[in-house]
Amino acid sequence: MPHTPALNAAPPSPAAPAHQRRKAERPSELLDAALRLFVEKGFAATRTEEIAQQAGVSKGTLYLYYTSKEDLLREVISQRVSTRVAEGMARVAAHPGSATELMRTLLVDWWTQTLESDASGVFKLVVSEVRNFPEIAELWAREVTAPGAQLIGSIVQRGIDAGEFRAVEVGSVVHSIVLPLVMLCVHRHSLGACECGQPLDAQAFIRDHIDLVLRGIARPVRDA
Amino acid sequence: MPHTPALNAAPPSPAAPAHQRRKAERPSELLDAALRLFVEKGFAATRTEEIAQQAGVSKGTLYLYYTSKEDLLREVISQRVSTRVAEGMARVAAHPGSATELMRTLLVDWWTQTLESDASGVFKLVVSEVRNFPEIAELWAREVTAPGAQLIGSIVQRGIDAGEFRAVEVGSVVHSIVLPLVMLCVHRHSLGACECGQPLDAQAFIRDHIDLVLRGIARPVRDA
Amino acid sequence: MPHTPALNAAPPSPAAPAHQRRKAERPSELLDAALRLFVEKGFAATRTEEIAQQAGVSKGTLYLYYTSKEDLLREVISQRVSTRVAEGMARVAAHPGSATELMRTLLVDWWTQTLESDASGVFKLVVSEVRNFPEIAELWAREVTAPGAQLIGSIVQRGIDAGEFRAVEVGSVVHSIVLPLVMLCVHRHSLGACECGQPLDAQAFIRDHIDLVLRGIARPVRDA
Amino acid sequence: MPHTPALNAAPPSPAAPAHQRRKAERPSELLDAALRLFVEKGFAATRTEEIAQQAGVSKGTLYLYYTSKEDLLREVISQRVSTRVAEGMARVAAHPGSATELMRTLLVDWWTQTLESDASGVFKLVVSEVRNFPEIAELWAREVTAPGAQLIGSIVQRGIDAGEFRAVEVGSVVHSIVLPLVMLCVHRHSLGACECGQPLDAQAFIRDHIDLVLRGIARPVRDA
DNA sequence: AATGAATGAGAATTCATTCAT
DNA sequence: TATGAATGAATTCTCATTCAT
Repeated sequence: MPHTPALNAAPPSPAAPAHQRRKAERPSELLDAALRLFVEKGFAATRTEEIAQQAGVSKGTLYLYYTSKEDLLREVISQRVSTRVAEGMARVAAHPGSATELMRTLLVDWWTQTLESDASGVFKLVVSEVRNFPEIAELWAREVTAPGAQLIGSIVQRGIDAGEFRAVEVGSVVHSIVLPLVMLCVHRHSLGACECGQPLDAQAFIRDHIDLVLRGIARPVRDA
Repeated sequence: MPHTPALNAAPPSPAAPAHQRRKAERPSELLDAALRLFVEKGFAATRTEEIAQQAGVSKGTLYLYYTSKEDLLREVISQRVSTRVAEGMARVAAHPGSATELMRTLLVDWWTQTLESDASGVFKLVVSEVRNFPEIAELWAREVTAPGAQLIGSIVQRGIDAGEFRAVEVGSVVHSIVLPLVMLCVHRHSLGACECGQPLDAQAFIRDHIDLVLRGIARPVRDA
Repeated sequence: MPHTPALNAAPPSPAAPAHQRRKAERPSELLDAALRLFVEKGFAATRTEEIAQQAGVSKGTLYLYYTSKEDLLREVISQRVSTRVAEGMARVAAHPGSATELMRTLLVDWWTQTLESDASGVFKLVVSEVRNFPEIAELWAREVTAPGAQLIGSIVQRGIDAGEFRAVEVGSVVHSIVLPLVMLCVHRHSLGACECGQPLDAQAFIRDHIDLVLRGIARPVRDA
Repeated sequence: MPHTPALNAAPPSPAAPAHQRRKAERPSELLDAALRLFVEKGFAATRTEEIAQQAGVSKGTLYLYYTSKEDLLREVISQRVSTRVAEGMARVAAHPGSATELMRTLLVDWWTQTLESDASGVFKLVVSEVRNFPEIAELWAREVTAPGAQLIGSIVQRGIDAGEFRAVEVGSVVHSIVLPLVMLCVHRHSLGACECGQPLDAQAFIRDHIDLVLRGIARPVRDA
């Protein structure tokens, strides 16, 4: 039975022996543990044994599911993000409203949820580790950066076309929108996780930030 | 050997024999090498031998100047940043103009220079490593986050008081200003260092970003 | 499945259901696989899982038949050789001819067959592993070396008594006869299995070798 | 200083610091220990730590001189044999006598010395491990089998040409000469190292064996 | 009997740090 | 001071063996 490490794999039919039920859950449990630890300590400083332990299995078991620590890293990154990106794209496609509205609702929601989910850790992880794993750079560009930029860019363009926004340079605006939000995710898992400094009301910040950008690119209302 | 001598290491008096001058530069050369490697590969994945090698000394020599790899990390972080922060504060203090102008010139300049200097790497380094070294978190909060936020916050407040800006929530605006710029530094040393994805015109982005924020917080001009 | 059923495993009565016949062959299939792999890779470098796999069963099943990997080694060695030795002795006993003739026919045949059978691998295996398993040394001395030397020695002695051979030192001649033939078996499973070097016409070599020895020990014919 | 791991490297001048004197000896000490253990237990069953220990150094030190256990294996094999082969060739080249005499003296001496030296273990090692390391097969064929066969073959041929020997098939005779001697070396480090079985007077056997072969290939004396 | 998931002791290798020179 | 050989704790990964199903 080729164990599909499906993300939200429905647990195997209760008829299946407990043995196998465990087996189906292992990959996901290991991925969870690995993500948590890689994000917290970094790839190199995380011991495989600790991952196994946190997943409730022994050292050896990890290697029944993943061929190496590096393999685990790849999987952690690709699995946790693709779903969120796909979901975001689906939502936008389904949404009828104006660009401004789209950004105020969907974008705010999506990032708020992302920030609060485990996926936010992936941003920190990727930022910290890409240079050691060129393969991850490709994966990330292909699966996240490119579609993400394309998606948000298209919303901005739509707004320009509809006369909601000024004729801004789309690429630059996308960066202005996204970089702080990415940084928010990164921050949450680095300095933000320490108790020093004033805490950051993320929820509010996202809203305010989008608002700020919208004002910044809004077409000035000329007429009375 | 083209290493930039440490910013705050007083160069030995030119009268000193070349041999001693060399020795006096050792710590700084080690710091340069360590920063470069820590930023690129991360703390755990950097070998002390490589640091020594890049600094042109032997493994053992490193321990004559620093008590441990971790010690080196602390020094790398504190040395490179304090100077830049202090410099920024001095400039602002010396500047007479309006808040808007201050931001358009000093802020843009400071970040542009920071981004291009080695100091930008420190952001990535800190982001990646704080959670493993609580001590760094304190250091950073005390020496960088706090004074930096205070500084920019005061500019914004000045703008509000002077009627240049709307009565925005200062803390939030500071984050809106700073997070993307920090992210820019971080990015430069992670995904930005890979060849994938479209490159980012940093120079322009900084200007555009500040501009965007200024528009976002600008007080609407109502009257003719 | 084309494994040669074990030499001395009595085949299950043909009346037995196919299912059970299959089961009865398991041990022998495991032995075949183990021999093949131990000979090729050595004991330590062979994984039990591979043995099981080549025998067409699962890892766990192996332990239903053998208590450990080492147990398997012992069985492999003792099973494959005792039969061949016994057979050789029987043949010699049944043969009426002169010592010279006996060596030219029986000895040549026996070694030719041995070399071509799986049993030849056992020589390499034993040579490689005895020092790690003193138990095997005993087994081998008792079951193979001793009876073998005794057998060939007796033929040589018979030849001396009959005036066919010179009064050579029997023990030494036995070694001269046997060592190259053993080496031939060993060679076949080590360097001979690699494609380098000129191949060796084993068949011819055995004949030539026995011939050489016979000439070496032949009683010089003095008279007309 | 590129440490030449010369075989019989003269110890560095006594002026050299003890530190360095040790360093020059390490490779050879490690090689000795490795050979001894690899021969006794086989490659896979030998622990690197044990090698280091027997060489009087710590585990880590081994890796300062050899990049891996496998590297050590290669070195062990190539270093210990090339010298002996070269020596043998030199001696033969320098010898004036008849083929028969050459074989009775040089061949006997060379093999006697080889058998008694550490080099004899290499035969067992190679026989046991070639199939796992194709690279060794090449090395062996190139450095040992080929020149050795060529050398002995040339002696035999010389004997034939000079009318000392019958017009035998040279290749086959070479095998008849060499295989038992190789087997003797192999035997010495496998079954021969166990206390079971009657011991083998190697010295005498070599002489007798060569003698036997010489008689076997001698040209029958026809005339009165 | 048969399976194969799980285990954990064990082995190779790395690397921060020490210290004799 | 500077060196670099040596160390050994720590880490990744393997594999014989067990055991619930």
